[in-house]
Amino acid sequence: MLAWYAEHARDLPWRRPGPPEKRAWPVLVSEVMLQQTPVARVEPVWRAWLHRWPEPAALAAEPAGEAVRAWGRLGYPRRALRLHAAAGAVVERHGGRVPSDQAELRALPGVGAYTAAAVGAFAFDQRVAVVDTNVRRVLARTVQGKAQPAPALTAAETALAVAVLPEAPSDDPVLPARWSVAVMELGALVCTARAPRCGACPVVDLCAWQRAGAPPDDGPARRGQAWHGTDRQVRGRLLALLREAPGPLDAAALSVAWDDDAQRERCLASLVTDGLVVPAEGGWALPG
DNA sequence: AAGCCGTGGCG
DNA sequence: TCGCCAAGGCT
Repeated sequence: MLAWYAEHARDLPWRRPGPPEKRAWPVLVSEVMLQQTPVARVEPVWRAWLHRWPEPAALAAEPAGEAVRAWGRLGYPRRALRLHAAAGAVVERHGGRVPSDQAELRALPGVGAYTAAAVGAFAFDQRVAVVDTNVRRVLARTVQGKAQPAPALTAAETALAVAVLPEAPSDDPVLPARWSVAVMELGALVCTARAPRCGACPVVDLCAWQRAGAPPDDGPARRGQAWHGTDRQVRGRLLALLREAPGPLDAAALSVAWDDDAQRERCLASLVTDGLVVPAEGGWALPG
């Protein structure tokens, strides 16, 4: 696995070498952006963010609306709000430095079990189990012999990820962190959800799923998320208008986002509740 | 603890 | 075409 990673790892900008205290902020930003969003879409936005806000204090000094606008079309814009709030917390509680402690990371807005582990491993080289959808899929196949992991993360999966996490040899303390990123990368590039490239897999010979003849998923059918006509679609349209506008938009300007008045107004109210939109002189705007 | 929360590319 | 899926978190 490690040899495969050494040869095939993508050259992603947030992976560039450097001291942990320099990597932590870029890694944190990348990890939040990568929550449910593909690498290709994240990369240009990440570059713009890091250029504009090279450290947490720079972001914290600006209004949350700037973070939302710079988020662009990455989706789930509450992440932008949380990242802005996390920057503020880093400044207030940690002197402007992203903490390395797992509990302190978890206490930051938008940082859950995965992201805290990812920052710990990828920025601070910690030996922590990083369990994302890629890792879950790789372990489900190679160890559990299943086509797909369970719909939701289970305690057993976390325990399995901990169990397979290698110990650090005395001459290579970073090996466990490298293992974590290697498993993720394998899931992203080879052991993919749709059409896994098992012919290119370095561990195909010991993969339980392959040995079992690659049986199809036997779990319950996954519930696809509805989209058309949902509040998410309406909220997305409203926020897209506000992102592009230089200033506040009035009710008439926002009405083009959606025909159904009641649903549109409900969604606008929910955006206000979330803090993504604020009432402003002459209508509504991103939080200034 | 299910359900909600964006967006766009791909098979 | 259209459902699936992409480095989850929060309530």
